[in-house]
Amino acid sequence: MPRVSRKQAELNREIIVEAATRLFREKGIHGISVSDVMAAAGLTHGGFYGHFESREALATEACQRAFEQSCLRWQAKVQASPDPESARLALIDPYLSATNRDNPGDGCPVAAFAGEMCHEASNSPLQHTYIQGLEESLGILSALQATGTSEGDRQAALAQYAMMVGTLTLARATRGNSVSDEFIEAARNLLIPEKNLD
Amino acid sequence: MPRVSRKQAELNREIIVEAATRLFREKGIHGISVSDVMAAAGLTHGGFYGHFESREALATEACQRAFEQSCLRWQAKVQASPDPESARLALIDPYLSATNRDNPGDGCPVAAFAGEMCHEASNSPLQHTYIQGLEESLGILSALQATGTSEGDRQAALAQYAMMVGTLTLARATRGNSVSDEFIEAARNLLIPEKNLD
DNA sequence: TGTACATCAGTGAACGCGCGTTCACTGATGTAC
DNA sequence: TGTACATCAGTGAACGCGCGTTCACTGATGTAC
Repeated sequence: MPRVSRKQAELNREIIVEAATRLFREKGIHGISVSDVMAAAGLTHGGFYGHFESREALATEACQRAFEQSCLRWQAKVQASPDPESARLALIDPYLSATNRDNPGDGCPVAAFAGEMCHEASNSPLQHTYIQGLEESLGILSALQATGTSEGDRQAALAQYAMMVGTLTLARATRGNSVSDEFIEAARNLLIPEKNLD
Repeated sequence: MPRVSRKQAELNREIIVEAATRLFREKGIHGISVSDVMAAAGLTHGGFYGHFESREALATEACQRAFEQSCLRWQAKVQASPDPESARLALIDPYLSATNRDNPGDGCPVAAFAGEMCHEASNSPLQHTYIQGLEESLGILSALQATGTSEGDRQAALAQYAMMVGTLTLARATRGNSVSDEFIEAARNLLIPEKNLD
């Protein structure tokens, strides 16, 4: 079925990016091949280079897309909350959950890509995209802190984010073992005030 | 130079494991080939299967070796400390440092392998080794807490470990950018009592 | 201790495989008249 | 609106490459006498 309409071609490009943004978070950027992504998009691998310059270009775009989705979702939650503290909880509570642990393809790109970024060349386009997305996420979380100073808010957000990413990463790394749930529980007890714990 | 002595052959095996335990932590288990490891050990790739059943067998053994070294170092620091709280600081203080961030090959295996364990099959030999090593590390950290109950100590250790791993991972992922140092600083301010901060 | 021979640790070429990437081809889409 | 032709999105075979793994070979080591 060659030569689809231009509109369909643009749509196909979108479908490829969407498949990549999910698969890369699920299996890791290096755990998924160009053929895997194209097959998930319902296409064959040959057409890939009509849409993207290289595999790495897709990785960068898919990473950026993941951050866009993630930040939009966070912003929606913030706007749906009556005050900053309940907004903060609306972000953290579902983050520290078995559901989030078990669905990385739809989850936080900061956590999903952190491990691979450690081995990515410093100042590469991919790392640049990652840091930019991380900063945007940090900005959202920082605005919900109540330390009184912007430096304090940023420090609090940095610490909370490290805790959230560390917990989610270790919970995923140990999944299938009881310690996985323990990590989530310990972090919830620390980051979520008692009156909000279920 | 074929057919070295049996003693030398055993030594060579040791050298291979040592090279692997360092390289796997530096570049990731999937970022290093059998040839890379053998070359780092001063050998050629062909001899590899005389020592190990498979690449994955080496990965498991190198992972275990990393935990042995890491836990021995932690235990030595604990025994060199006058009391549990200064022991806790003797573990955490160098952990949350630029030096530790910039030397993953010699650093904590929990952090180094966490990202790849997220994509490792649940209950695989490698994940089993990882969880066992993680539990041993957690045991050391847990014994230094002072919550009053063993459940409390474990929860505190789980939370601190998640914070340490999250901070180190994000600092490595963002290395080269100022936010990398900020993560370390924020975690230090939170986990190290003010009177101990330099 | 010395000699003759079997053993086997390491070498490097070779294997099949999957990867990222390229390309000739197809035939529906887009366009000029 | 209809026709003739150029365009080009997607296909699938093919490319070079590096990987994990195998294997015939080498020659020093280990051993039997």
